[in-house]
Amino acid sequence: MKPALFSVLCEIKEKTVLSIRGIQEEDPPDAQLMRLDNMLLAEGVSGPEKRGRGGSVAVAAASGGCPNDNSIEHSDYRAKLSQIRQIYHSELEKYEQACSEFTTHVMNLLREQSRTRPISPKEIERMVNIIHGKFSTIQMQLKQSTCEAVMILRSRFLDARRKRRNFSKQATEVLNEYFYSHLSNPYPSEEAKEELAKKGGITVSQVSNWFGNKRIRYKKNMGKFQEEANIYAAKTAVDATNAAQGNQANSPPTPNSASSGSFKMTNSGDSFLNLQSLGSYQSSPVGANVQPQLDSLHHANGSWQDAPTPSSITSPAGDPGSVNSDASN
DNA sequence: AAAAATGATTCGAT
DNA sequence: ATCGAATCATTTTT
Repeated sequence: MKPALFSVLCEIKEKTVLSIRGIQEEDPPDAQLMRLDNMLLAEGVSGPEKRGRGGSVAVAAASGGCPNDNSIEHSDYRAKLSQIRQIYHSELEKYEQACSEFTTHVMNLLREQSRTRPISPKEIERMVNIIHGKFSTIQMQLKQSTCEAVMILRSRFLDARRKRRNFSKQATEVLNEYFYSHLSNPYPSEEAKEELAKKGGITVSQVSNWFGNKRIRYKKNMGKFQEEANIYAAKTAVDATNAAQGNQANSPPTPNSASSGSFKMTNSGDSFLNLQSLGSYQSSPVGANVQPQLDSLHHANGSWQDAPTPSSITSPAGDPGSVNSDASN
């Protein structure tokens, strides 16, 4: 639904720039007009009037039953949408009326002329077609601008980037735990993602996003993440040692979070290096010269990240020019 | 206020 | 479909 909208908008934008300036020389207006109509219908703009409690939920019920019913957020959106719809309908009605009025006017004119010269019905029909064509291009423009308005509204309200919230402590805790205890292969399976999502109180796609971001940002400069890595390595190291000690009916010393992992932390090659980094963590709390965990990487498989830049921890990161031109707002 | 951190989206490649 | 990369828009930190 979103991609369709987007592509439609792009075409609209391109075409409006071209067509509004010049004379309407659209070769196939049918195809695009159909798409516009479809979109307006899909957005509930041109659909059935929402007389009373209609229950038209064509827009929001997309994402597979998201339990998060932000109805308050949506009410604003729907208010604006219905505003757009009202304008659209009133304009449309005006155009229709004007069209018919103009048509009858021209008909009258033709009738008047028919006294002085013969007028064939074919000619009349041609005239009417021309008039209708003119007005339909106007309608088309109305639909275009309505579509644009809807798109802007959508991006204003429905873009999740605009209402971003940081994850809870618990969520980042869980995610980081998994990430750093699977540093050699931080690609959780679907099941693992579900588990993490459940534990952190976030959605699976949020977990996926987090891992995507984390992977690339960790790789980008590992120096920044060393502290974090050591902390979480230490955290899991406690678990690992507890588990490694085997049959000791000891109570877990740190009741941080239920470590009843359904992951495979039984004998992964990661656990040994956790102890290693734990040592360095103990000796130097604030990472003065903590070596990146290269050993683990090229020990395990080194499939993700090839050149981890072993030397300089500090990375000034030469910033290329970021020319950002924001025109539309 | 500027910079860093962070979550989400988009795009191309595979 | 999924990942990496670049980017966006917001939040948090400085």
